[in-house]
Amino acid sequence: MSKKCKYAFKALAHLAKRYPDTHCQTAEIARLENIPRKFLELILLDLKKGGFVNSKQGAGGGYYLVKAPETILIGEIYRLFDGAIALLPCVSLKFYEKCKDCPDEVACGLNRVFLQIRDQTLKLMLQKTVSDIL
Amino acid sequence: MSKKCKYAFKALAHLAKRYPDTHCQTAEIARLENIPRKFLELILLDLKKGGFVNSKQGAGGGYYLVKAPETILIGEIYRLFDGAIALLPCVSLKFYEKCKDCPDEVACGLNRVFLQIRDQTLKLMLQKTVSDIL
DNA sequence: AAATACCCTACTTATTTAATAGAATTTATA
DNA sequence: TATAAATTCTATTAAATAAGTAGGGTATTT
Repeated sequence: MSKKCKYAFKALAHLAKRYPDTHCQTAEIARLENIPRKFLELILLDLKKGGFVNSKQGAGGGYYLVKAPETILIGEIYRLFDGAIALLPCVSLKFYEKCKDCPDEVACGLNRVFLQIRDQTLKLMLQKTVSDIL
Repeated sequence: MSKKCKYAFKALAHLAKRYPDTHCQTAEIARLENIPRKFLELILLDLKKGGFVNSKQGAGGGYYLVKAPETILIGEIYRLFDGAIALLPCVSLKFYEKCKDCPDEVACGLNRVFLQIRDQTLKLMLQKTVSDIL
């Protein structure tokens, strides 16, 4: 997992602790979670575009969760930042791509095995939520 | 998974079909499995260093499996080429690293969740073998 | 001796990652 | 209404990794 994605999880967990009452500023999250501030800004912006958080500009502004922590799935966030959950493009649900070197996907043994692994991982990732990382 | 790792699996599967009788040349594997030949050479060399295949030099030489296909674990090969199976260094068994931004690993919620995911994936990866991808 | 095939080191090119920089915009409040 | 605080946006950069390519060296067979 990329640092960006990990930082996103930490930021979400931070906001979840305040949910639904208060909002938090980038600088506060950056300091308490040990995340480079300007890098965190980009991440929070992505989370906003993804519809997970919202923000208030200006003095006393900040970020806050849009949805309850237990409704934000780990898998959704992972996909937003790191793309496919599957280890091979040809077994990916949301980022599917055909392998150029593989003539027949149905007969491909790699496909079969890594589909099982994806199924397993996906199930857990769509079952766990931000509230599980608090 | 990197292309290198995927090619390694395909090469092993190719060799497994011939096991234990004959050996295969790089050029043959490259052609039939659609892998760039010079790239495959490096991969087979890594597999040799890893103790999974052996080779015979000179005219009529080639590569062959050292171990039976059903004893070569998917996870071992994955680790050889792509390193950690875990999604976070702090939950990795063989490639463990402490997170610099995390003060207390035991209390870390991310650690907890991604340890579960690793356990699951690891179990399957050490259970499946090259014979499962034939 | 020649051809074949593995062995080894180095190089290249493109992409991604992990930031950093700086200015623009919005809002609260003194 | 000016100022400070905070998000928003665009661009740049340095380092690492991925995916190959190149070319010669070494061993073996015929």
